[in-house]
Amino acid sequence: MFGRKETKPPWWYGRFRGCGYRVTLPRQIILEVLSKTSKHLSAEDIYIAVHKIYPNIGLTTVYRTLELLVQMGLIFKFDFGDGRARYELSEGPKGVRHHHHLVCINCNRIIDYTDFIEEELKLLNQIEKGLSKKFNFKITNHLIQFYGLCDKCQMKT
Amino acid sequence: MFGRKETKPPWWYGRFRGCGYRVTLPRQIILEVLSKTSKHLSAEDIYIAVHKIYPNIGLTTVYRTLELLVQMGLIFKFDFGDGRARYELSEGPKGVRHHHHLVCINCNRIIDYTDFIEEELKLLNQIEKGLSKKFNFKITNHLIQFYGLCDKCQMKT
DNA sequence: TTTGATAATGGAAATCATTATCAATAGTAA
DNA sequence: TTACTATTGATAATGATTTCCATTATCAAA
Repeated sequence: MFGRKETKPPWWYGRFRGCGYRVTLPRQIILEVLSKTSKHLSAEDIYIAVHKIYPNIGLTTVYRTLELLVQMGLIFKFDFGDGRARYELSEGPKGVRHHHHLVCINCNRIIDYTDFIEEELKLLNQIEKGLSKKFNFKITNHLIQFYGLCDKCQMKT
Repeated sequence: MFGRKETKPPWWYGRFRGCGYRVTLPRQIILEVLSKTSKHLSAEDIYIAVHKIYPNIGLTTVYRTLELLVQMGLIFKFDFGDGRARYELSEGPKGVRHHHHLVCINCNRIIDYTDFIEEELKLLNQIEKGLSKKFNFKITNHLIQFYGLCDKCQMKT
């Protein structure tokens, strides 16, 4: 009745119903996979992981579902420059796992960091307020990434 | 001898030679196109623009050159979420045209802003210093983008 | 100025992530 | 259970970017 292996509705149940979307097995499992990892999964990674639980899943559905989840604000879509999009469960600015990224331009390793998040947020809020007013632009999200060389790649050169 | 229509070497001449790269017509013209616009051109946009000046250009060369210029730090590559990369002449943090972007998630309009750049940079420098030390990560660049709805798209919904 | 080594180019074909199509299936309200 | 229709999944299509490779152009050295 409710979700997988649960007797009470999972947290995102209402989000779906509220938007008029159906709660389907593929959607549940994709969310399940995303919520059990801290990695930066690509659509194909997710497809493979979901496939182990529910072998009938189609890659198309993965893409469709991810798009839906992004649009609902449940997940974030990132581009780290390696030609494929990456997805992460979105954790509001106050969430425990809220973080930003360091991207190695050589080996494409991604490092999550949670330091300075406080300071960043303070400045970002201030900037968002200013920009919203000046450009009459309704900001819903922001992206901060640092690019450079990770420790391993610094040695190689 | 030096560049196009010039008698003295253009500013980027030394950058090429210093890296052991040859100064070729396609490279000159691609840089010329990029330095004469403030738009956010895609590889194809650039191909078309260059094609008007130098019809023999190949799309392959455009891609190759852009990659080279990114790697040399002369231009930046952006992903605004519409499935194609965009390129801009890089203007160091102190450059006159240094700016960040507002990206409309509905119509994909890009707005450049130069406000708050000072404050952002102060914070970014501080964060970069901290992160570099903590993760032994050599930061060479950063990306800040705000996503949301532009004025026109706010009305439509 | 000419030459030669080789870096750079350009056209065509290949790659590969992502989307569109459409008949079959499954969630939901009744 | 039924009926309605959102959702799915297999396949084909798309489209940006890369790869290949024979040809051409740059530039240091003669």
